[in-house]
Amino acid sequence: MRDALVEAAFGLFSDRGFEQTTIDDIVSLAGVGRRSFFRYFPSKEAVVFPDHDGCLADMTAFLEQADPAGDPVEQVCDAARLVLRMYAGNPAFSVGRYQLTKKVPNLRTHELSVVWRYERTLAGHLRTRYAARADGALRADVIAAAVVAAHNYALRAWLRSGGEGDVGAAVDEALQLVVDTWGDGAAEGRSESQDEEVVVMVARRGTPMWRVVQGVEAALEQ
Amino acid sequence: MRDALVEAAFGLFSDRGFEQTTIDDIVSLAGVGRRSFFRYFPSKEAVVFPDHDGCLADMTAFLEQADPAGDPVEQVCDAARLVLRMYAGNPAFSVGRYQLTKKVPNLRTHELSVVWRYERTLAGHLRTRYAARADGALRADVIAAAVVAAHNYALRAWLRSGGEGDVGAAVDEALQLVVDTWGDGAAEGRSESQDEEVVVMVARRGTPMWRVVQGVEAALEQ
DNA sequence: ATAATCGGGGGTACTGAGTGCCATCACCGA
DNA sequence: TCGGTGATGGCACTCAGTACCCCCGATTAT
Repeated sequence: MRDALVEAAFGLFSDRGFEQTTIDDIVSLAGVGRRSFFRYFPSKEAVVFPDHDGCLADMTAFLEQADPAGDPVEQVCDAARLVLRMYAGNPAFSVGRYQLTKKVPNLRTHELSVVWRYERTLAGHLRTRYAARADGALRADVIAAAVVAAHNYALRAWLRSGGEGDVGAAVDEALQLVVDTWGDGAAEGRSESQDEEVVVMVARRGTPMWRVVQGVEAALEQ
Repeated sequence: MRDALVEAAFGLFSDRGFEQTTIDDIVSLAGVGRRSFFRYFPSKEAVVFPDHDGCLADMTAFLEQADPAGDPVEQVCDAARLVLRMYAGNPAFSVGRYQLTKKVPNLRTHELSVVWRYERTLAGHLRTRYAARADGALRADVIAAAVVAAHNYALRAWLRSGGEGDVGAAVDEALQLVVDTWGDGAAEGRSESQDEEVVVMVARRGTPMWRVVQGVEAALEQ
């Protein structure tokens, strides 16, 4: 029944447009009562993003069982890849939805709130992992935003192309920029060097002392 | 008249809540016709963010006349500071609005779309400045997202505190993280090299902190 | 001075999203 | 067979947002 509503709504939206379609049109095409529409979807916009609630739950579960010793940046990147897999699983639907959200401001806004929940989930995970750092919360927010931006950059390029090419590889490449910049293997923090008994801290000349201390502290303890 | 509507709406929203206030309540308090409300604001939510349209225009103008030779990351940070100045200019209003948007999902969503327009403006500027780079567009999106995240991190901390303390300094510190990472002077690419600009401190695990600090200090301040 | 024009504001009626409430029906255990 | 429960349909309502028309005051041309 959910699926029937989604299919009916999506067909009508693609055909005559979002604003030109009323809830009555959708429910009469799907053959259900008007009241039932709002039992399954809280708003007209929500029917365009029917799978994101489940995906957000998946992401939350995934991050909760993540290895506390692993690189948190890699982990949130993997979490973002969960979202990508959902898009890539239904290329036709994803591309059609992209066409729709591009044109309808209301849907764009709704998509923003969906993406925002993903971003806050990623940031929440990073915040717990960076709790020891003095600037942990800031770092978490910035990295979460960067991951989402990189993910969306590659995803949107793929959607714009109509679903051609390998999204997975494109997203991997985009996320690589974030991992290289913020991941455990990046310049600041532990070097990927040979001896794990050794900690290397790299800083530019003129770096404020408190920042250096922070970096070393974070690398040494644990 | 705009101001009268904003004041009336804000008072009622703070008093009985957003959903509990109708447009009729607002216009009757402001002493204007209902139709006039929608002449000034496209929606009930928009009245809560009356100054962002002008601020977005300011930001666009600021970036258009930016020095083409300057560090684009510094420029978008300065652009973000324009937004901050708007918030800091009316602490009481900003804090009240924050309390409101925190509670009302509709307003949070609307705020997201406002922030999104800022972010796209910053990203657009960075894209033109990074046009020469192969990964220019990706970089632009990631940096814009990072700048917005850092800005919002400090801004929200200030709003949560009720407007206490120096927001400007907090935002500067938060944006510093982004500039250090992505700005022209960042350590990108130099970490593995033996560049004389780079100082490396090596220590064994368990090294007393004071000794690490001593070593780094001695190396950094010549 | 009078008439024509024009722009800001008001009023009315309408569409359509979203909600609350109740009736209905299928299913299920006792 | 009966009572309970959960899913659905139907009805009526509120309210945001819009289309359309009116009013009024100011400006300007004749």
